[in-house]
Amino acid sequence: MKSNATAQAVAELAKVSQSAVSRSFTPGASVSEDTRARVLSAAKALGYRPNALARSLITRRSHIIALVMGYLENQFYPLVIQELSQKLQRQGYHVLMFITEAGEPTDGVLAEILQYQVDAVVMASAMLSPGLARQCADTGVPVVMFNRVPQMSSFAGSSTSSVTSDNRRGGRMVAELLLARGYRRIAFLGGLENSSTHRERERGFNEALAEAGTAAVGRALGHYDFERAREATRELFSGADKPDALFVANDHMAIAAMDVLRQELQLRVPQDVGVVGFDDVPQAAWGAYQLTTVVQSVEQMVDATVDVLHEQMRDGSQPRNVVIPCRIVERATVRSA
Amino acid sequence: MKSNATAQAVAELAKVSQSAVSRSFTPGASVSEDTRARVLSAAKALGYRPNALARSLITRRSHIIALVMGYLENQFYPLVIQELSQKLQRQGYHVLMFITEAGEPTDGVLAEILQYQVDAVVMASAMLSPGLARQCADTGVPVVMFNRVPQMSSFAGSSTSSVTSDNRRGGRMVAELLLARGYRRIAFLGGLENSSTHRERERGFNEALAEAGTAAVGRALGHYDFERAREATRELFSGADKPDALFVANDHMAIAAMDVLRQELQLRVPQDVGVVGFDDVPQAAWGAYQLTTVVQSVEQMVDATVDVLHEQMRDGSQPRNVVIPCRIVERATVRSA
DNA sequence: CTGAAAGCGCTTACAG
DNA sequence: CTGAAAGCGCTTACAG
Repeated sequence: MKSNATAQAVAELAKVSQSAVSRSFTPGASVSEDTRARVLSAAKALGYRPNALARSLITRRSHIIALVMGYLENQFYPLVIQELSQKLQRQGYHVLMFITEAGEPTDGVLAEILQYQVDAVVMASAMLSPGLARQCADTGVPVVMFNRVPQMSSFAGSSTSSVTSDNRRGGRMVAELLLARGYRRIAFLGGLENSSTHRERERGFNEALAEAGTAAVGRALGHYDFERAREATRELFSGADKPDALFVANDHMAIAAMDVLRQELQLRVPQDVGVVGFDDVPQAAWGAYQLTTVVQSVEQMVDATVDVLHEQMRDGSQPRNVVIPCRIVERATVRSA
Repeated sequence: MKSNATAQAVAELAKVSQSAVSRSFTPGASVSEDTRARVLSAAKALGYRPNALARSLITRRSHIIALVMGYLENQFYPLVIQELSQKLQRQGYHVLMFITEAGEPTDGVLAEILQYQVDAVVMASAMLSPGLARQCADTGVPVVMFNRVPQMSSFAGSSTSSVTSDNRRGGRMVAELLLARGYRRIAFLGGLENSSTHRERERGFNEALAEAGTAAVGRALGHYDFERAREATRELFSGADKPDALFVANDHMAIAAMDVLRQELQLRVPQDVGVVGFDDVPQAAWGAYQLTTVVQSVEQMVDATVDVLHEQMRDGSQPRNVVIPCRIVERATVRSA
């Protein structure tokens, strides 16, 4: 049944050595046109394809990249899977998916990742503890954080790179836009306290507010979860001095917030309250939401990630932290000038 | 740098043979408690983990499952990735992602899949041509189609299983619901002509309509694409005799249709036109859409897939075609009784 | 350009 | 229970 032809079988049929078969499938190896042709035709006859596992054992490169993710509800991440796998595939690499259960990979999944001899790991929508990062570094497998940044101090000496957009700048831009459009009681609906995107976005936002001589009138956490973002919105609007605008740390939660605003609180967007998100997922453009948001280009971020990956895999050079510029796309959730 | 300890190194440290090391990491192998303990502690000291690639070479089981997908825009598929990887991980298997560029895997990607010696392949949101299916069968790797069914005739003799919901029954239920609620000019907004979900859903829908002595008043194709679904909606409403209800082949397109209905055509849902989708993706429940739809349980489908996978990997038994029941969840896009 | 040989890191009969 | 040995399917010096 399993008709897995081996290089040996091909060699016999083609009447050459097994080494010749191997060379015929190795780009740049020295084989004459003639033998390569004979080998290739024998291989085709037998349905032979080199065993990638055996090859990896020798070459010490599996051409497998581990992609670790915590949750895919936020459409941003599926897009990352798609872009990253496609780009990597075109270059002969493949993605081994790891979905963490609790948001943070355990020693267990890390061990498995390492057992599969992956050439590198990219962490997206999941955090790597300093201990695990160290373990990767010790094994020599480069890790790049996608859309998050390691806690600096504890990662000294590890080979953890990162690719993020300019979250701080994005946060600033949101505050400036909202202020310019006359909103005065602006609240922040964040994600998770220990998330670097959350922190940087809030920081830039608060800085710009402070420079304008004001401050946020409210703050609540949605934990990057749809339902909890709804609750956070109710919380923000439960007091006496209600916000007239919301900066939400990502689109996924911004949409949840809009649902509550319009349907439970009977508030009009953008007249009664302005809303700005972050990411620009496809849903942000849907007719019923038309969310004004900060654009993070998945494509640019993935391109940068792949560059860093190659660089790190090639020469294990110093870790890099790439920051991609972002911009606001105005749709219909902030009133016009 | 790469401190990849080998079994040999552990053996030396623990003063046992390399076989003993191997046995200590093989569940059920015969090793005394004493040597196993010595091995484990030596392994820990060296940071040793068995090389999964080398193991696979011998055991002929990689514990890798290939997951082939065409596009992830429709949120249904990310959920499948998540459920499937998690479930498989818990059982010691891992998912190697393959994203096809054109919707159909080429010989190229199939060859790569096979080179990695995957234990099985699941095809979701991508079709396998009969030729490729045959190739998998020849190699003895089981394939299961997820949410789609192979074209019967040409797959005779191949080991292609499938897991789908009862799409035909789902289509019937939609027609019956719409009719019961007084809609009389019902149109169908389909996906792709050669997609089995599209065909079965339309078939059940048409059958129920026919039994009620009526027929669809319109039909257009959205190609499972958001923008093209918008166009299809415009097309459906461009004639004189406009539909008063739409059965859309999936939620992703149903949402696109609702945007056009409400914002371009100024039609009210469900008063002027009823809308029913299929899948019950999370977005269907969003406040702005509240789509009445047919529920496909990702969890049940994934459970069934994993069962079939194990069955096929174990004894290469006859291919199976599992059909999961579905049901309608009523929200706000069909008027009430 | 070519083949024989060593070896990648393991598992698994085979004897003891 | 244990070790020596063969072997999984390849790549890659090494000679020729």
